[in-house]
Formats: sequence, structure tokens, C-alpha cells
Amino acid sequence: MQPKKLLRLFKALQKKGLDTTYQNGAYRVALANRADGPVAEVLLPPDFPVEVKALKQLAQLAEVHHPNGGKVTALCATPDFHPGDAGVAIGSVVQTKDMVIPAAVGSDINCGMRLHTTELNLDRFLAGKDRLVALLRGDYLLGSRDVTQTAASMQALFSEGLIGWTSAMRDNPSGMATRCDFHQLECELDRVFANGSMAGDPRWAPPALLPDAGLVRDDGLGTIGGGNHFVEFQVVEELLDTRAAYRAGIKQGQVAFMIHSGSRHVGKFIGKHWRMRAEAAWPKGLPYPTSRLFPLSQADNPDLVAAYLEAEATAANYAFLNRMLLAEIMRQRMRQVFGEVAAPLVYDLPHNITLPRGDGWITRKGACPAESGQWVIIPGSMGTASYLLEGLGSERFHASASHGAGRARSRFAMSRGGADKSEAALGLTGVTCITLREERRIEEAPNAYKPIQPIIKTQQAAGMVRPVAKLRPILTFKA
DNA sequence: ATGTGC
Repeated sequence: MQPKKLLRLFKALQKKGLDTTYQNGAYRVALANRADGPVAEVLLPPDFPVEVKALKQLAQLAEVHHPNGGKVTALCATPDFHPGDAGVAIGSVVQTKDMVIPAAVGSDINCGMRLHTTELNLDRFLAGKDRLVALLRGDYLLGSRDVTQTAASMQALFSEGLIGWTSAMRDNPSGMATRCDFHQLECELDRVFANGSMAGDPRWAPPALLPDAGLVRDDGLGTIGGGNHFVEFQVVEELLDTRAAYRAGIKQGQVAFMIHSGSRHVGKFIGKHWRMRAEAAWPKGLPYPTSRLFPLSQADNPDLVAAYLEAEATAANYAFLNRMLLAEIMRQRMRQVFGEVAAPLVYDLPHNITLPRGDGWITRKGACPAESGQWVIIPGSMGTASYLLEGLGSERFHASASHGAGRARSRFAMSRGGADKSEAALGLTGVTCITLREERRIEEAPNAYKPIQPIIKTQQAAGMVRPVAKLRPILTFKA
């Protein structure tokens, strides 16, 4: 969208009675029609496209409140902001007091990023690339991974996350876990957000994953998933903050790998269950919110709020293990091809999660936590650079940052008949992407996404993040 | 996001 058109949109919002001003690179919108209503900061690079639908969804989110107590106290939108399917835009950060909104996270609970460096340089990597691809193609795309485990270790995972799972698995490993280096995994727990271990409970997990006896064959763990999720080899192209890079253990010219995935069907199950629960818990006799975004109120039912957060944590724990196992598959195959190559974890973080902050909660949907000193990982599309950054804890943006470039064109727009599907038009020139289905390459092509550079620059200028390293893609796997 | 739907 051109700036003029964007301006017209904000003028239209003003006409609706919304107080709208432009201050220091962000549109500041007072979104609720009341004096104490929340203000939304919408950070956009100059001349940047944004969909009206996404802004309408943000305005809708601002209006969520519970008649028995609970309201939205502030919102912001990151520059990769785009419309979401479930009525909540991707790139929404919402601060709530005395309530939580299950729909604000949605189904992709603890979708997030994981970054590893490796000891390999580009030449050594390229020499083994074909063998590695042959092995990984089977692991990632054909379903041959083996993460069979006991119901007890699944329970430990759901209730205690990675700490629970590693201690349950290390003395009696099964499946691919027999080849895991548990000492390494435990040493790396402090490089996972919240140690990858949140307070969950197996009672919220899909029952099929928790049989009374015998082994669990779960077909979700160690899988990439669809959409923008990927596993990718990259090379560290440029260090933008050498001191921070040293702390992260990342060196120029190194081959690295990055993982973007979430809680798969577990998050879908838990997310859907709790959107329905929140609807059922809405006070009888009162009109439904037209947005159908139902909050859970602390004053109305504190146990239900606690149970929801526990359920979200249960799915989050599963996502942490999913990304850890995707990385383990990578390490195990790299050992097969290159011998004993170290591939240490830099960081693993969620960008789809509810967390306590101040005297309320922050729900980020497609936005990274970026508290002061926290690592932030922002992926580009499969043809463009990804970044490691450091959070600066900007209060104006609720210590948050974007989670990617943001979609510019829908999957349908990319794949429909008549669309130019040449490599040049897709922006795929020089990109090696391994997919099971050709349509994924088209739907997820670089030109389906907005440019990453202005998104990073704008957030840097706004004082949200400091870039540490730029990573260029070499080889992408997409399911 | 989801072995799904435009």
C-alpha cells in the first residue's frame, strides 16, 4: 500500500473517532472508544505495505474485555504485521490485565526459532552437501524419523518441558534418542527460552499421546510442519556487533542452521479446545463479542485462567522438544557425513506465546520477546537473509520485535493459474530449496514475502533490537 | 498454523 493510501486509512480510522497520530516512525492509534482505552503503536517502515484487514483485526483485539473484569491495556504491531486467519493479525502484541485471550495466541502455540552454529566452513559443507541432502530428505520429508518413547517421558515432557524430558530419557533412551548426546543437551538448556521448561500438565495434551502402557509412536515430533516453517543451512555472512557475536559464539564464514517450527498438532488441539472453553465460559445472558475473541477473566474464574496458561505451557513444552529433535536430526546426520563436528546451540525462542509481564500478561502472536539482553532471531524468507539480534527492551513496543518478513501475497495468490511462476518472478534464482511438493516452493517463494531489510532497519531505529549477525541461506528444507 | 482450501 502506498503512503497516501495508508494515510487515507488512518484518516478513516480518525473519522470513526479513533485518535491517530504519527510519532517517531510509528502510527499511534487510540483504538477503543473510551478515554482509558488502549493505545496501539503500529510500527511501519516508510512506504511500506500494510493490509486494512490487519488494522481492523488489531482494532478488534483492542476492544476485547470481560464484563466481570479484565481488559486490554496496550497493543502494538510489529512491521511484519499481516492479517491472520483466526481474527487476530500476525505481528500483534497485546498486553492484558486481569484476563487472557486464548484466541490471541491461536493454534500455533510456541511457534519459534532455533539457531545453531557449526564448525564447518562453506567449502567443507559443500563437499558433503549431496550426501547430507540425501539423508535429510528422508528424515524431514518422508517421515522416516524415529522418536518412539514411553508414556512416562511424554508425561515428563508435557509437565516439565525439556528438563523433564531429558532426565526421563537419558537413562533409558529409545528411538533416535539413543543417538542423542544428553550431556550436551542438558548443558544447552540455559540457551533455550525459559529453559524450554514451562509449567504444563499432561491432562491438557491429546490423549492419544499418553497411552496407559507401552510405547508412544508420535508422528509430530521432529517434523517441520507447513506454511513458513523450515529447516535451513546458512552461512554467517556478516557480523554487525562483534562483541555480541562473540558472546553468541558465532563467527563470520561459519555454516549455521536455523529451525522455524512449532507445536504441530498438539498446539492445534490445545488452541482449539481453549477457544471453545473461553466461549463456553462467557457469562450467560450477555451478548457475545462480535469479534468472537473470548477472554478468560481472572475475577470471573481464576482457576480457568491458570488452567489455560498451564495448557498453553503444555503445548509450548512440546514445541521446544520438536525444535530440539529437529536439531538433533541435523546433528546426527552431520556426524554421519562430516565426522565429529560440533554444532552448538546459540538460542531457541518462542514467537507465539503468553507470558507474565508487569502486573498482567503479554500475548505475542508472531512477535519475539525482546527484553533487554535477550537474543532475538528473525528469519527472512527462503531466498533472503535471516538475523540474530539482541533485544533492547523497548517499553514503547512492550519488549517485542517482529518474527519475520511478513507475508505480502497469499498462498492462493502465489499458486493460482495465470500467476508468473518463473524462477525470476518468484525470486528463487540461486536458492536451493528441498520440498516434497512443488506448490510449497511457489507458495513460500521469496516474492510471497515482504523485504526483510527495511523491517530490521526500522526496528533498529525504533530502539527495539540491535542486529548481531546476518545469515545468508544455502539450502532450505520445507515440508 | 492445520495433510487444508482459495
